[in-house]
Amino acid sequence: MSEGQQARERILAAAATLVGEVGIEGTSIRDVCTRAGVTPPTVYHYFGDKRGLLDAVVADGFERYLAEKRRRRPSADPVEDLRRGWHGHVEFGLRNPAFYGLMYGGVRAGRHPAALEGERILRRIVERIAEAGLVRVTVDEAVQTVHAATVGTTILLIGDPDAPGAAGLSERNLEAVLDAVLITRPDADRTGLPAEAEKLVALVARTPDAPLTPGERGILLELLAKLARTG
Amino acid sequence: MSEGQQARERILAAAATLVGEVGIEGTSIRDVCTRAGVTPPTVYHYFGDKRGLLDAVVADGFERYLAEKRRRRPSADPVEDLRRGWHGHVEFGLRNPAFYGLMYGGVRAGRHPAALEGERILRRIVERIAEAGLVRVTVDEAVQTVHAATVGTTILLIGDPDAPGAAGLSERNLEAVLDAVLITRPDADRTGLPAEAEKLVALVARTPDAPLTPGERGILLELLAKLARTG
DNA sequence: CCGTCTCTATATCGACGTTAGACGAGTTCT
DNA sequence: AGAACTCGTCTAACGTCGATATAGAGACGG
Repeated sequence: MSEGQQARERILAAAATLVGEVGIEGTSIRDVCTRAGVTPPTVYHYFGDKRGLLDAVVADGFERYLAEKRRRRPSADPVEDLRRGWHGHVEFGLRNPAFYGLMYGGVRAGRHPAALEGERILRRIVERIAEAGLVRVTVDEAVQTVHAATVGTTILLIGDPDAPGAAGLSERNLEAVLDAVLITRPDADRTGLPAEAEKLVALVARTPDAPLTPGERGILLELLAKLARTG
Repeated sequence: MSEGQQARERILAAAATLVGEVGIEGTSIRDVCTRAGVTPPTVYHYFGDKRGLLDAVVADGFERYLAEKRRRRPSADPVEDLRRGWHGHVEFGLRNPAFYGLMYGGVRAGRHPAALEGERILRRIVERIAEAGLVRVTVDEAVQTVHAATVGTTILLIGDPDAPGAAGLSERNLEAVLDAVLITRPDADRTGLPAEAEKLVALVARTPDAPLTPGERGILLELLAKLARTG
């Protein structure tokens, strides 16, 4: 067994190198075997399949990237975490286009495990933002919108990194999607919190067809009144 | 020559059928030949390469879709054209996932010709919107943002069409991106109850020292979020 | 009627993914 | 201790793939 796992990891490393160098299409099991110093049946013993090998390679690469990323603990500002996550995702795709194609470009049914793990991390961040009351839509909706924008941006950048205007594409799309999904603008409003609360009391009181139950409406009015009384 | 083009088109049709049935990976030139009633050298004569054949298949399918779409002349409202284009793009991807993977999923350098043609059409629409003065950013920026969002949405939907909340994902992302890129609201009608609630969310979220208990604060944010979501 | 060009077929090559079967080295059972 | 078993690996091979060298069939202008 002392040599056992070494073979598996040599195969994994060789496959990762080859995929990075010549892409998925150019990577053959035989080449991997030559590099790793093993023969085909060994590969099939560990990974069962060519797809199994490639999946393992992607999972390994993505996990390595995540580990590096997880060393930074979540900051106090979850929106900043979201920005960092976006940039990390895009940069990972640009640095490992072949891996990224395996994760998102394939026509397989369902998503790649590594992609699911990425989405789980994104959801955790969005949930923290939602707890602060700064999400304009459902958590699910926000996650999917952000995820779609991230993937689309990355794929377009991979396909044509030198397109005119590609320089700031990632930043612009990030801010656009944050604007669409989060409540980010402080609106630089001069009116203080109490005045705003008072205004909203008037509005709620005037529109009884609001999407609240009578009980919710009552609580809301009480809380707003308390806020308005602050100043 | 009377039979000449027929062979080419039989090959194209056979390849398209096979790609649709068993995907790219499962499509072999030999199977295509059997279906089309020709032998391999004929395929190589017309398409030079397997990639050439697949490219031609995608271009053909995409062109067929565009032709159907072009029958509708541009309407008076270019924003409506943009919406229609978005939905057409997403539906094309969902109906032809294998084709779509070829267009966007590949790791090839540069983008697929069909994808470029699609971007050209998108640009024409955005330019018309810009002439009406309704674009908030550069035409280039708008095109790239919309394109990225479209591709990302389509890829995510292809990968998991039955995800929770996938139903309205396309619509939501479309509106979000329109909001981010176009001037759709005169900003005057943003004075309603939802806008006010949203403003208050931002204020409350920014001042944690409000005279509320943490529980009250949580309920308030939830209710305000519900109100803000009305619009 | 011949030369040329376009299109298609026969036959074949090397490489690929995959698998059957066997061999040696540890490990466990008796 | 010896037998039986498992695990990791190898040799060898099968069938299929993408691609090609070569040549034959048919149309067409001279």
